[in-house]
Amino acid sequence: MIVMRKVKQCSLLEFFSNTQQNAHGKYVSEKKEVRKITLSEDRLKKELVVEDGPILLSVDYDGEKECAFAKLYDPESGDIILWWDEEKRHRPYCLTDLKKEIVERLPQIVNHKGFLRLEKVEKIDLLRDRVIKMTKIVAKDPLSIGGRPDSIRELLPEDPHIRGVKRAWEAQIHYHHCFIYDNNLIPGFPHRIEGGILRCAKVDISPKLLEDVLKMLEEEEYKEEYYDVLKRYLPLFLHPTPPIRRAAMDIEVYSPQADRIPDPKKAEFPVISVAFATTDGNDVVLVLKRRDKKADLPEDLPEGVKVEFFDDEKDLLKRTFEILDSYPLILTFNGDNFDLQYLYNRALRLGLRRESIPIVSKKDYMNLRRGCHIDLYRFFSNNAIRVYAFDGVYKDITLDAISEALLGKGKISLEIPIADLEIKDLIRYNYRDAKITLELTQFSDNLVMKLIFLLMRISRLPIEDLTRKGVSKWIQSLFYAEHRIHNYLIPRAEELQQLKGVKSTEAIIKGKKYKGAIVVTPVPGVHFNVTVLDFASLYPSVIKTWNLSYETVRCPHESCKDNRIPETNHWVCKKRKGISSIIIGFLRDIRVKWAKPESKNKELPEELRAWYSVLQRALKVFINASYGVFGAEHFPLFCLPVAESTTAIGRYAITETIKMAKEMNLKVIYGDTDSIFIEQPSAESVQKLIEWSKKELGIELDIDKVYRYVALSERKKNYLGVFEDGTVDIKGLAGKKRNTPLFIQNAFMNVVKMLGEVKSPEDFENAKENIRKIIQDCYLKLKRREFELEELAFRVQLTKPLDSYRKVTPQHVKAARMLKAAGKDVKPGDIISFVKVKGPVGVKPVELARKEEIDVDKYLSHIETAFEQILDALGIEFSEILGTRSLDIFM
DNA sequence: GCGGACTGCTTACCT
DNA sequence: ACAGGTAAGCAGTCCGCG
Repeated sequence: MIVMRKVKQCSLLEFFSNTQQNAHGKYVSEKKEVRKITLSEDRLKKELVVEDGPILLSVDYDGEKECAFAKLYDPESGDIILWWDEEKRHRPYCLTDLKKEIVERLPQIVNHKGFLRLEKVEKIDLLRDRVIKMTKIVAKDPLSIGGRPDSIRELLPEDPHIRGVKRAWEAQIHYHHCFIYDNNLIPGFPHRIEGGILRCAKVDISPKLLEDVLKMLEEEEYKEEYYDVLKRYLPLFLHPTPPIRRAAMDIEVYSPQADRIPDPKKAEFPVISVAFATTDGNDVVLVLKRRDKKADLPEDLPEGVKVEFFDDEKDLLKRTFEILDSYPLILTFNGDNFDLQYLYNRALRLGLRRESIPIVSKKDYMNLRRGCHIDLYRFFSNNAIRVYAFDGVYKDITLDAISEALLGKGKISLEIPIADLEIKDLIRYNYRDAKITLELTQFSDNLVMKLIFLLMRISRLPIEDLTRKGVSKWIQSLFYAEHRIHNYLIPRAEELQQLKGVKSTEAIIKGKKYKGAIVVTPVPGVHFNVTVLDFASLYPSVIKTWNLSYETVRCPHESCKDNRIPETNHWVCKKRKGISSIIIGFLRDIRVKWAKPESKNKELPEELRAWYSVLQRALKVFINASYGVFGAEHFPLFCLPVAESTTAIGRYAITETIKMAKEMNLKVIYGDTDSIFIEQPSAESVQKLIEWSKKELGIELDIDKVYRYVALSERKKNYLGVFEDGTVDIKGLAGKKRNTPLFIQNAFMNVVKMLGEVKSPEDFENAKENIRKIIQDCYLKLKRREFELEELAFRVQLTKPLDSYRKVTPQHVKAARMLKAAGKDVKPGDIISFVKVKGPVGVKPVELARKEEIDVDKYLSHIETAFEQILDALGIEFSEILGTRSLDIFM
């Protein structure tokens, strides 16, 4: 039996009695002697030995050979190795709780054309905390298990306890994933092929190394469990990834209409140019000769880039296919929906035989027969990647915006349509796109490739799935693999719902499922010397400390029912450690206590430090999304009680901490979810609070940042802070929002710059004067129409197809409809730029508007609200800035 | 018929 | 197809007003 850390009320007096007074009367607590352990490169090499071998990139099902097959990358040769499970050692299957003898008498099963055999198996049923006997139904092919109306999973009898649900388990797991889990394969990690069998590479890891990492994690409660996962995961975290040989490809297609992108399904127009940027120095641009264009080369063609001209488009395609087939990995930007689709369909249209095309069209993506294909557009679109791995440095998902943000250089801007470009300009343009696509995977010593490999290892997903699917699928896959390793039965969503479909909190926002976090009402005004404390990954900590998991919250044991979760009617298991509690807690501890500190450890060689930094980011993605998935209905382990217990305990933690802070006479001026802002605290009291949290809540509270001053208005999630070095930290203010016109953004940034220079309350007077000038100047420019149209554009994203806006017609939709009427393609994800104009409609797309039409008054009021947010906080009235007298000047 | 109060929709942000 | 909470702007509706 394990004892869960219980949060108990603790008064200030009680708390202080745990500490001693020193000679000067100051309170000090016993400092734990923390031994600093660093794993030197040398130790890692000696104590963690991974057998050499080709790296597993992906596993799929080969419909023709009727077996699983794998693509591996051989670092020695730089080529792909293909492997088939030719002896069909592994077969598709599902499980049922019916006895084998019963299933044997079900004709629809045993006479099914795909039926192979039955096996008796034992599984651990976590939901009911017992071992159960089940029958494994093995079939010849995946579609016989599921995916058709007459698949075996549909033909099994109905579960007597759940209406409309069949007595089939684990039948919805894709076969290629099943193959990975059952054979303990780890995509992204070395493997070996021995006697026709594909196995994960042998790993030799010294127990001392494991012990030392365990010490670093300072974990007592979960020691045994951590030892088990650490042994399996440490090699995945530490084994280097190979530099993979690859080529990025981009194609250009002729289009008779400048703003219409050719339809890749029809592929009506010729491919006029294909560019390859490669890691092995074979960069080449394939160009179609055209009657009206001179076939000459750009003067500034980078060294080593070859250009090949073709008279016949068919030959150009054949050469393209030859190159595509010669790389283990092809990178594109939007290749799934355009480049590869276009090439594929164009080749068919021109009469090339299907077998001569190295491209395969899968259900929802494009792949290569031999190699693998990563569509970086899809990878960078992944919100978890954008936000957690890249700190949101890019907002728009375009090659231009992403490369601008990550590489510091963008696409070549075009003045004329692609079809009209001179050949040399076409070459330059086309090559640049391929080059930056490649560079997106090369910058910072191949950071993106390393990240992808690490994410593959942790999630156990093939490269194609990993780079195309969202974080919930990654976590799903990780959990499924862990279930299989421990022989746990993977529960069906319906039974989870039946057993755990209870909730006990109401959301504040209409339409949401349960209650979330607390936001403390800010104390408006300028506060000097502010320390921000925050819980280091609060929700994952809560999940770990409180043993939260789908099987432990509302567990089946009577004796656990007194182990209550605050603010809910839920209880949590005292007998068994939860699977998600262990995994999420482990990943969190690895990141917070090891990978992140090591990524900043100056004693380590640069390369190793950089590796920890990538690892730290990869873990961050999993950790940060791990709570959310339990509150997402489409997640197969969806469990409301887990999600709402997590936030409930989170609320409890911050509330208790604020209470404690106030008891200590600390001034709490703001807080959001896991942070509290304290004005002018003493170093001791902060330390005291941090120790209190660790001791009483079992959650680490850290100093997150220290501001010279913070300006708060009465608005939540809206503030401006200035660090000691003058850097300004802006949160939520309109001037920072993507859709705010640049005209306002720029003026806003000027004001912010002024505020960064403020060092003391006295400096404010000066700053105010300057701010006044900036805003007046902004006003004046508008009035005099001294602006570019683009500066005034609101840039709002279209989140769904135009015709599905039925309830209301927002302004950006109005503008988008005008664009469509003018013959431009508009689709979900597009950013619509529009300006406000005089007239009944009030808006126009920036492309169609003229300067004279601008509704200046509308913009004046936008300026007002944008600046009010800052001025409010500084205690300045907007009218004070544009006093009646100054307004007179403009009128 | 018009304007203000109100609700709901949509987007972008914060944690 | 991670979550909920907050702000802002606008669209659309209701209601009162002799």
